[in-house]
Amino acid sequence: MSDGAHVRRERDAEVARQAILDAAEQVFAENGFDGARIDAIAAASGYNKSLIFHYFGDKLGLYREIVTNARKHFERWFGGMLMPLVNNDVMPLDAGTVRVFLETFVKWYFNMVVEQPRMIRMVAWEAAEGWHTYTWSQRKPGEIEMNKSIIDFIRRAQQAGFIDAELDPLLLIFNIVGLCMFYVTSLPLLDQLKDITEEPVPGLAQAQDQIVKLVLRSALVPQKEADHETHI
Amino acid sequence: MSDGAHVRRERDAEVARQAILDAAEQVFAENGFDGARIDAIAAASGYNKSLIFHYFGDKLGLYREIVTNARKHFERWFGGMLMPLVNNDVMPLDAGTVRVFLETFVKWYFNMVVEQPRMIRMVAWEAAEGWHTYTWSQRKPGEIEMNKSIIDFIRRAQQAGFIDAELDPLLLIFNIVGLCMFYVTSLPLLDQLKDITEEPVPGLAQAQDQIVKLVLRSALVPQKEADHETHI
DNA sequence: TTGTAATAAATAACCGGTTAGTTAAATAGA
DNA sequence: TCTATTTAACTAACCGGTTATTTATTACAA
Repeated sequence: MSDGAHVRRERDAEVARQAILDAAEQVFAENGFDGARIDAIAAASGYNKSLIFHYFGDKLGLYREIVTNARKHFERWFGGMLMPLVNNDVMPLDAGTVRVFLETFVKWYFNMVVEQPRMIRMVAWEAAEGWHTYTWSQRKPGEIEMNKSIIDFIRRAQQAGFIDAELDPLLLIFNIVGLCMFYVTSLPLLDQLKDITEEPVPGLAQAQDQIVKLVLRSALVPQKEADHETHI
Repeated sequence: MSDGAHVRRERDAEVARQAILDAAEQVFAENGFDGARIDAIAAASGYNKSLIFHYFGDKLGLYREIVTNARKHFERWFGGMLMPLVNNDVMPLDAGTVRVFLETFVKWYFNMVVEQPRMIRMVAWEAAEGWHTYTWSQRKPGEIEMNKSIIDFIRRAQQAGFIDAELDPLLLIFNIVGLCMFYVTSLPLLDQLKDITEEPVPGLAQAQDQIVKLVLRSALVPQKEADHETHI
């Protein structure tokens, strides 16, 4: 941060830890695990390099703590926003519920991805690196099983005839995740292509809308009831 | 390759260049631009390190040559396989042609992505690195404008009422690319998730099929003619 | 309240190993 | 011999992690 004279500051381990974590998230997001420089993290945090090792052991320890925190945050978010839609196992499903869930889930995921660019960039690095340091899947018992809940919901909707039974639930989620992630990570590329289209590059709202259409139209089975159009 | 005694070999600059390019593609694909080690490339190629600098100037020069070659190869491939479907500007479109084109394009792209894992990994690295060294878009006049041809085709199909006019053509291509790329780059992740589904992970064929469904169902406007079903 | 021991927070300087790139010499074919 | 090809040896800069040390806070006895 400031490389000038010595900065007076209160001594507070928690504040220091948090500053380091924040700076590290930024540097990791920009440079990936291998590309991130501890010196850069130290400089960005405003604390000394070896304090990082004191608090987090080594580079990987620091990285894992960031990923773990993000995962907790992510699951809490999911639990508050989407779990209620999924969790009503006792209630029978109807076409409207399924449609609302899918639409909400896609929009929620898209927004999350857009609003958490740092985390998404870290995931992009993970994908490139072959998920070497990926620790998200190290689940502990008792945690909300987001993927499992969603898959169960999709399966129920398939059995009830509201979602195409031929689709693989995991693949459906995967495709949604892929669409959202790819859009965000490839925005610079999309921008470079505007001289080809000779038209303005579509914005966030249009991209979200188009992904929602993609998912709903492909997943939902058109209902015969009168108050539903076949073309969504 | 062999670190033992000196290897007798004919002197041939072109052979050496090609061996270096091939080795470099592999190392770049596995480690990204920054992560790739020149020494590793030299070792894998069987030639000396400084020969690389002699032929390609610097690391970036080597990288750019690989990307440029891949791009040429890619466009040639596209020109032979899909251009004929797109290039019949004088012919009026019909629903069948549009459907076949979309399906062929998605399947072709998916297969290409699956069969070119090295190149796709390099693109994944580019995405993570924020497309810093991305040179694909540096097009020269006279080259086949793949993206432009496809976009024009989609626009015509929209005007003719076969593809949803509300969709942005560039975004549609982008989504197809994203679906295929994400599937391949995230296969390890998909594999990790199989303990959640407690079912076998869907294979390539099923994934391709599901992506085709996603695209066709969302893009194609259901035709009123008798011999077409509304649900694809 | 004060002096002091114990502890926690923070840092500067350093180290072994690595890496992109350079220099200059050796070698083989024309 | 002359020139393009190929190489070994070298270097300056960098990087993750360690060590030794300093500075601030706390605990508590007198």
